[in-house]
Amino acid sequence: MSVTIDDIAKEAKVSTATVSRVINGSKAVSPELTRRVLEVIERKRFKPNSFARGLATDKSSIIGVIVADISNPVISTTIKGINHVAQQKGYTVLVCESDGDGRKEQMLLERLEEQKASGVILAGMNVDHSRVEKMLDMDFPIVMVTQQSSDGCITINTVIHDNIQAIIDAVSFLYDNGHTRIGFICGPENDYSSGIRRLEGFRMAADSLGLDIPSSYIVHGDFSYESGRECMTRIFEENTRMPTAVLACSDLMAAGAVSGAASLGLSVPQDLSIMGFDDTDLARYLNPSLSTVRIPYFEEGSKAAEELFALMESGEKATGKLVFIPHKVIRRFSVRNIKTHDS
Amino acid sequence: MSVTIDDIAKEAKVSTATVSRVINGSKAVSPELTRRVLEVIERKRFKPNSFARGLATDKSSIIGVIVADISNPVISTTIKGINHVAQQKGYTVLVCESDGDGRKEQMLLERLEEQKASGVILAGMNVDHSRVEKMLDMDFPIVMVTQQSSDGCITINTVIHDNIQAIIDAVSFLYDNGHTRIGFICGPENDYSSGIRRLEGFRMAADSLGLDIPSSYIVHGDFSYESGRECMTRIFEENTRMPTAVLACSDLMAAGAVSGAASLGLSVPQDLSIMGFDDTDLARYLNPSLSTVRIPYFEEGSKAAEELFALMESGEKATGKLVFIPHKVIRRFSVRNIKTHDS
DNA sequence: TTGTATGCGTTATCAG
DNA sequence: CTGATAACGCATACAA
Repeated sequence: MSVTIDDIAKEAKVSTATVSRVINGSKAVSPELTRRVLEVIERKRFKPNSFARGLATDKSSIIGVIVADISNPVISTTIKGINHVAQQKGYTVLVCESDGDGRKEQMLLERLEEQKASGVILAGMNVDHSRVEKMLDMDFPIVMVTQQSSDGCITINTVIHDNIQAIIDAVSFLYDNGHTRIGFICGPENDYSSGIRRLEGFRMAADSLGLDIPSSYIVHGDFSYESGRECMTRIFEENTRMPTAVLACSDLMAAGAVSGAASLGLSVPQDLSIMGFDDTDLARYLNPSLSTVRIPYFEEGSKAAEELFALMESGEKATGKLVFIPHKVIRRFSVRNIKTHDS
Repeated sequence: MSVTIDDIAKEAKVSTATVSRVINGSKAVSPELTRRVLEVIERKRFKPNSFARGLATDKSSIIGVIVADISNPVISTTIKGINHVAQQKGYTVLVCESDGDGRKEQMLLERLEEQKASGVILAGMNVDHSRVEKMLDMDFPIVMVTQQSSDGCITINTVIHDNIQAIIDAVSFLYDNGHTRIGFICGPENDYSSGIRRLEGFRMAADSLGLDIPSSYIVHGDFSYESGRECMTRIFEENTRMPTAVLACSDLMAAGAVSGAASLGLSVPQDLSIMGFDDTDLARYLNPSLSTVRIPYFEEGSKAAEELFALMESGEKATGKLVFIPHKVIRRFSVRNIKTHDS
């Protein structure tokens, strides 16, 4: 085996307890002994066995992250943020992919329990009341990020952007650019925070701005490029009078919409303005580059990790705290100003 | 605490040894006892404590993955592949981000050693001889993926695509489309597999095809969008006679090159053909969509994981095995056929 | 301040 | 086939 605390103790002519103390700083140890122990630890390249430590303390230096899809840029950026603070704190991150499958999520949660994860972050997972119950029963605190529970009473700590306000701001941006006939490519109807709430935001904005939006202007996609194309086509087919602008709930769908519009003989932004959401890198790479709403996913991830550590330190499972990360409308070239007085 | 093997043993009126046996199937147990034990385990929702197990066996069900940047699509797709097979095997994946910092990599490697990871995969890390030495000294087997060691004698098992042949095929594709003046936006000069080897492939292709490539046609980027733009500009500025096609070593740089070309008043593919590499989703999203070389990163990841498990099972640290994953040239719309007889 | 001794939950060895 | 019991490496309550 590798070198253990006993080896160190013997070599430094102290007890194992003393070695343990200098390692953890748990109790005062005389400078002299500290020096001796440290020296031996260094020399023998001693690394505490995390199993033994975990067994003794019932704690690990692992936090789990459950996501639906690692390769989704929004998610991977969030993970990056989580990783950033976890690494600082000396924790490592166990990334688990659920493919959006509820049963798999439950399984992963249980596996994380076996691994004695000290905390878990759920990124972009759809969670309802029954899930919340189960989760509060786990051995570790949980925080949700990028997605919030559809459970009425918020119990699980959550870090998220304001989906309603973000959409309101996006619609206002379009309105300020002269658009009143605005199409909306939203998320799935069963997706609480990113589907339902954004639609809510859209309706609120339309109301308060006095926009008259026919229901055929509103279509549901699934955040993918392909669905963006399809939605664009549907809007085109189901309306004799097209919108002048279309707001999509993800940059990816916006990209699909641009492509769909092109196939329909519409060019962006001359014939039609299109706005995205997220501000993933893609928004900059596209031509025309996308006007969009920037959601700072890295910050959301780091903030979520911070909240998790706070919970871990306080020993609470959940305080119901809800943290909003501010978004920002980004102007690029996919939205044209159609106010009469300027062009 | 939670329910332990002792609780199960007591409840089922057997010894802890028997419980352990039915859990692990390590030794034959009579059907009767097996049934009883299983029943109690089910009923009490017993989950073995992975610390205790690890302490006893000195093995974990964790494999580590060290990457430079999680949010890089190439990397996250590779991780997805790794995750896929790891999950099947009942292993979970510890994802560590090094930001490409060599010191951090070493630190993470050591942390993984503490965690008693059963194996580690290095994705897209630059590794040279001295690093190889250290890595062979670790407690676990290591396999590299997407990047190979610049160490002459290959010792660490590696799963990778054939960077030389892939570029040769790309150049041939351009050649078949009538291009003989071909620019090359390659990777960093200090990047062994994706920088140096691809350049090697380019030179070999140019030679065998009898292409005359001025050195001003060859520029180094860093795989980013921005560097793609810059490289395009540089090629433009440093040549009175422009290439008819430019091959970039990543889709991202190709995207930047397209954008750079546009700023220069060149439209793709009418005035200039541009070809990418990787076949990330971006290649399809762009307009025109990119002709590129498809590298199946998901498969590379899964294959790497399989190789790692093979190593773990055989108990070897490294066998020097080198596995190539086949690539494929994908024709889309960023490359124009300029042979005289067909437009 | 330091050392001793025990427990943490499993696996594995060795008798039975 | 089954059951005691000794590791495994560390933390910590208790003594000194």
